[in-house]
Amino acid sequence: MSKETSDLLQDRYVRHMIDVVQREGRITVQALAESVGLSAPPCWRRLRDIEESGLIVRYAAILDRKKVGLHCCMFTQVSLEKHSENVVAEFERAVRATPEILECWVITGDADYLLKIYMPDPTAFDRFLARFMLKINGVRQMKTAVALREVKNETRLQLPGAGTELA
Amino acid sequence: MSKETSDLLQDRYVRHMIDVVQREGRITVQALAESVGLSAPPCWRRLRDIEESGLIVRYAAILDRKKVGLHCCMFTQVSLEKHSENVVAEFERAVRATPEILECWVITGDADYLLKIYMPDPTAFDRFLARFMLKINGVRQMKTAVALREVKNETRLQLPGAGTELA
DNA sequence: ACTGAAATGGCGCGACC
DNA sequence: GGTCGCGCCATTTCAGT
Repeated sequence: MSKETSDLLQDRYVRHMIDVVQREGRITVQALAESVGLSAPPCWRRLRDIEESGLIVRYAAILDRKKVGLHCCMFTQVSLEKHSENVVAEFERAVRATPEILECWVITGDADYLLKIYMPDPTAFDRFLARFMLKINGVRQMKTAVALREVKNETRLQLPGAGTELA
Repeated sequence: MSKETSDLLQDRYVRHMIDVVQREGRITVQALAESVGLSAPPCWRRLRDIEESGLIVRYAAILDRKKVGLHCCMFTQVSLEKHSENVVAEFERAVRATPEILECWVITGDADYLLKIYMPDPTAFDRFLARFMLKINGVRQMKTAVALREVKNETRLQLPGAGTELA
């Protein structure tokens, strides 16, 4: 039986380790142990427990999107025609199968969904939309905001009780 | 002198490796080599080149946000009073210094910025906004959409020329 | 120039205190 | 939680293509 995340998060070493591996996912256990002030074995055991608990979903290499040619980020709000089981299921299946769509959230407000989409350029986005609309039934309306600049784009989460830097 | 990313991306092994490390950031060089059909040394050299080129910005452990107590995702659109150098700089500095704000983009449309914010719960968001507004000058308006459900949340980028799954 | 075999030194992982 | 040790892995060297 694997440990509960709530138990794990009581441990100050665990909290520190999580902080480090969020920034340096490929750090060695030895270096991680040293940076939190432990010897390697207890550090390794904690990392194993953290992984088994599902707190760490996966490790990922984070790419420079511009260096792979994805210069354009779009936020598209989507409204569906009707919210029948089928329309919703088909739309979400298509979203999940489309790698250009990085995020999709059901949101409050005028639209049903908010999508974050990466594209090489606006022309590609135009072609993408045409293709996506063809494939998907039941999309009533789409409204897109173009990202002009990336101010911040993080994956690191703040652990509860750590306090914000806003003092 | 390190290699250019455009040169690296010509190599089919490199492209395959990038695909793998985006999903398994902590994979061993040996396993990576095997999965792309190389022996360890050339695979290791490629990984080194990819890292030196800046194509991989960092490696990150991706956490389950709900397991660390961040149950709530908000998308807040922010408009500033005036777009003077100072107001913009101060706002963006505050955004960058605030770990609850994961993303911040300058966007087209009615608002100036779109923020993605993780919070433990709506009450915490209310307190957060009050605190953030106090600290920051020049915010004219904020409009928040609450995320009701997470359909997709990826970090993996599609390499150009790979073709979408939308066939 | 780039590959893979071999060598070596360091690290992950487990046993034990 | 730390010490020890085995075996695997990262990294270098080198010879072959």
